[in-house]
Formats: sequence, C-alpha cells, structure tokens
Amino acid sequence: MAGRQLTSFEHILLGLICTAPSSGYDLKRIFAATPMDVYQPSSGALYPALRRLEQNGLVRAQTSFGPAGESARRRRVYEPTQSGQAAHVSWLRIPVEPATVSRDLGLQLMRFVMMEHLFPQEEILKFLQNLADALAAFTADLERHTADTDLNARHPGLALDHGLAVHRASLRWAERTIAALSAAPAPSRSQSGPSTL
Amino acid sequence: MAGRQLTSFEHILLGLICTAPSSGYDLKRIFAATPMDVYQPSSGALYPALRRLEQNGLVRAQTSFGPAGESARRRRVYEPTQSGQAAHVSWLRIPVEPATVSRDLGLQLMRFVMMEHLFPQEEILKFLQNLADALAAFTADLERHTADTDLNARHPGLALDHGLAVHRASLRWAERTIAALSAAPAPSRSQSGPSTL
DNA sequence: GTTTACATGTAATCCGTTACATGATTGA
DNA sequence: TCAATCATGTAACGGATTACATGTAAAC
Repeated sequence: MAGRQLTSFEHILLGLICTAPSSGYDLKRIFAATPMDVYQPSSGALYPALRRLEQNGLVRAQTSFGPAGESARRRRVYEPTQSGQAAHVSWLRIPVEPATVSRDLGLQLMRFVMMEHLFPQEEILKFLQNLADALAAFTADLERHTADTDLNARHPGLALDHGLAVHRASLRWAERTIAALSAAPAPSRSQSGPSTL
Repeated sequence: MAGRQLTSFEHILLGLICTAPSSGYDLKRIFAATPMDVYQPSSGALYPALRRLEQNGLVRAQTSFGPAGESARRRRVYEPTQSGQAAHVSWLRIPVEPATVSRDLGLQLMRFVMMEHLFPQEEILKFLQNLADALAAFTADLERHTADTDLNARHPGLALDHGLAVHRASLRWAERTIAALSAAPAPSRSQSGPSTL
C-alpha cells in the first residue's frame, strides 16, 4: 500500500483532511487563515501532494459539485481512507526526539492541535510531558556549552543565550499547559449537562 | 557579475568564508561543532554551493597543499573576493521584516553573530533595535488573534500561547542584549591597555 | 460587464538529500 | 596493515517555488 514515508507537509495535509474533509482550496484557506502564517503552500506544492496522498491510498477524492446541485463547478473534496486515518494516528504517536525537538517545534505544536478530540486527555498529557522532557534535555545540553566563552567573541555566546531563553519559554509553556489541562479536563460524555449527541 | 540572488545557505557560507578563509571540509566542521546543530549540510549541498559562489565571482579558491609543503593532498581553500565581501555586508544590512521575523529568527541570529568585529557597535545596536521592533510588531499581531476563542477547541489557542511566549522571550533577549552591549561596549583601539597591534 | 474570488492544474527550474565513489593521510 | 579521518566530489531522485494556464461563479 504505502510507498515511501510521507513528508511533514503531506502529514499535515493528511491530518487536516482527517479533521474535516476538504478540497485543495479549503486547505489553502486554512493555511492562509492560520494566525502567524508560517507557511503558505503554493499550488504547485499543494495539488501534487494531494495526488500523492491519493495514489498512496491514504485519501479518497470525490468530485463534488456546487451547492446548487448540478452546477459544473468542479471541486475535489478529499476524505481520509481507513489506512489514511491509521497513518495519521501513528504519526501523532511518534515520540518527540530530544535531538530534533528544536527543528521540529512547529511540527510538534501542529500535532498537539490535531490531537484534540482524537486522543483521550491522558495521552495528550503524556505527549506534553514527552515534549517537556525533550526540551529539558535540549536546554541542559545548551547550558553545557555556555561555559565555552570565547574571549574576543561575545556574539556567539549571546546567540546561545537566545536559544536558551526561547527553549526555556517553550518548556515553561509545556509545563503550564499540562497544569491547565489537568485542572480543567476536556468535557467528557459522562459529565452532567446537555450532550450534543 | 551576479546572477540570481543567493539562497540563505549560500549567504551563510559566504559569511563564514568572510570571517575566515575556509575549505569545504572546514565549513562542514564549523556546522558540526556549532552548539545546537540545527543544520548539517551534506556534501551534495555544500560543494555545489561553493562552486556556485565561485562562479558568481563572490569567492576565489586556491588549491592549497598539506602542511608538509609538497604533499599532494588537495584542499580548496576559499577566500572572499571584493564583490563577495560587499555582498556579505549588504546581506548583513538588510532590515528585519516584521512579517517574516518568525520564520527567519535563526537567520537573524546568524547575522548578529557575523556582525561582530565587522560593524561598529552603533550599527549592531541599531540592528538589535530593528529586530526588537519586528518582534514587538509580531507579538502584537498574535495578541490580536488571542480573542478568537473557539468554544470547543482549546488546543489552537494554547498553540497560539506558545508562539506568544516564545516570541516574547526572543524580544526580551533582544532588549537585554541591547542593554548588555551598551553597558559594556566592545574594546576599541583608543582604549588604554595593551593592544594586539 | 467587468472585476474578484473560486478552483485546479502544469512546466521549468533549482536545490537538497541520499547514496555512492575516490583517494590521501594518520594512528593503532 | 587496517581502520578512521581528511577531503572532495557525482548521480539519481524528489519536492518546492515560480510562473503560467484555464475556466466558473458571484458581486458590484
């Protein structure tokens, strides 16, 4: 079924489609509407990527027509297949590597967002703890380099301080978020109050 | 002379060569030795990039020989040309864009490191202020989105908090660094004490 | 009736990764 | 002598950017 492993971009597209069936244009607007739009995929990246996901059997497209019913406006709406959903969940479960946590921070946050409503709170907290551990290991590593003070070059050390400050902030966020989610758990179906079901 | 504009990677290579004439292997070791090794260029990226810089007339290679003198161990040591040095300085002077400061933070830190010993303190402080302003504008933008609270989706807001926390840390670093450099200016030749000249 | 947004695509080009190839030198 | 390090490269492949191409529907 699956050919080679997916790129990060493909994983994100798959994740968005798993959250809600979407057309290429829908996905484009999602990226555009995201606050702090880090990435704006071009048509030349987006549509071929969707075709690749389709060829790998992870998503299925149904050519839909306009809301009017028989209008000829073509719109390929993608929805996940079973193996697509499975691939997405496996991707969400990949542990955070301390060695690459700095590079992948944006990705990890994406994964965190996509976990909501899909994973039980317990697993989300475990993910955050995993992330916090990786960040702690990374900052500890950086601190070890702080001692290397070049006598006639201050800027490298100051740049190191920047990395340290930023990753410590990230770590504090993870800890704070663990506390916040623990204090106010997601509404579960067994609670009182009106259910949407 | 110059063809298209350089990629970030090429700019960094050029900058490193401007700091100290280096061979490809030297540059590889520099990347490897950097604390928090964000990027480890492969041979297939490094050597062609150096050739491109050479073809653009920004660097010049002299095939050097081993320390023994007549040993046949080939080593292409690159040094900047005049136009290469000029291109490097222009690159360092490009203002920080608020719209892209999040994407380019790593690059900006690289530029900050390379400015040392090349720019007078006054210009370095101006760069840091420029960076701080861009970060302030960016965080202000993010804060505006904080109001958009989706009722049954907490994770997007929490991810936004992460971005906010991280960029605020970055901003505080910039302000702290401006203060630190202002308080303890770089040793200038007109100061007392033994000179290395 | 013309602009704007919707909607999907292709082609050229460029660059990076991966993997492979080659050979010299140093140290065990 | 055999491994590790030094040192530079090439070839296949894949994916992203840029720019172009095409056409429909809604809004003004």
